Amino acid sequence: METQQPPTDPVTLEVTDLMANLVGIFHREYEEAAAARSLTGAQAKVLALLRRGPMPMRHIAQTLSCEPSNITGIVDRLESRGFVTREADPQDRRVKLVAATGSGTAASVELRESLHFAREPLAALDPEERIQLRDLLRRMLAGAVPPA
Amino acid sequence: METQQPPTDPVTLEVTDLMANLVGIFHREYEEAAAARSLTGAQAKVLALLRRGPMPMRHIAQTLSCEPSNITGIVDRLESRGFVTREADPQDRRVKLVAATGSGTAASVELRESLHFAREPLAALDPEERIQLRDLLRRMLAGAVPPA
DNA sequence: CCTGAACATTTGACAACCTGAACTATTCGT
DNA sequence: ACGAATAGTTCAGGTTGTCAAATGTTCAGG
Repeated sequence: METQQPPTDPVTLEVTDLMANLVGIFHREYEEAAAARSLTGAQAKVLALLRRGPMPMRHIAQTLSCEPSNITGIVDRLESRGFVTREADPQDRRVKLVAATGSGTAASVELRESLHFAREPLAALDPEERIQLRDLLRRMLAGAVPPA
Repeated sequence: METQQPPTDPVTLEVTDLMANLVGIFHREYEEAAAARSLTGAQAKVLALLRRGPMPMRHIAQTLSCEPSNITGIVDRLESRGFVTREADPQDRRVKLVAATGSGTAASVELRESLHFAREPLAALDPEERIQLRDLLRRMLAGAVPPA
């Protein structure tokens, strides 16, 4: 479970700390932006996933790394507000395809655009540096799980 | 080249998306690393804050951007496991100073070091790029709320 | 000194999130 | 057609989070 690791490289360690702070800030902004539309963070995440199209519950759970039983409740609440619909997949009637409604996608798109996470921390960088950052992030994420 | 900030600078937008993914990955790892020590994410965050020294409840709440009443429960659980102690501040007996115990700081430091968030995404960068990334993140966070 | 406003923390009620186990319905291999 | 596997739900239980109402403490003005 624990692979040996070269004695913690100080730069890596500092980057990890910086990331932790950034994650905190980003998280807070996301939660606030969601709350401003009377959505919770979890609901906003599901809605964001559905912007790409309908999706089985199980796939949502896998993408968000949580138990399927958890998704049931979240989708329940989104459904009761008319943000998503549940439909049985004609191909396999066990699976239920969750699809965002018009107002659902609208809310999600709106939220995404209001996320000027950038504005505060990112504004400190000039355009050239921003491109540098983009390239570094791209490379870091190249091997990771694709965004869904 | 006036750096007018149009609502949707493509580079900024992409960086925001990349950050969102990175935040997701980091968050998952953090939660897992905490769970491996039977801590929740929130508990781990409080413990991490206390590595810098004792701190009033209110300060913890402000730093984590949540209600003070929320901290009460989290500290309760940490206290019942011997990870922190609550002591009245001699200067002002209204405030309670929360301090990490030996095992508390030990757990937090251990958790931090096990966070080789590095391993997956960061391993894709060579040392020089890692320094570049560190500098960019430093500059982004310079204006933001300092960690403690 | 006394009183009331301000403050730090706690308590209680409530909602959402999350997990794990047990259940239902459907599919699929043999 | 039977049994194993799969998708989703339900239920019980714990943690996080909010808000409003307490409690205890400090501090400024009269």
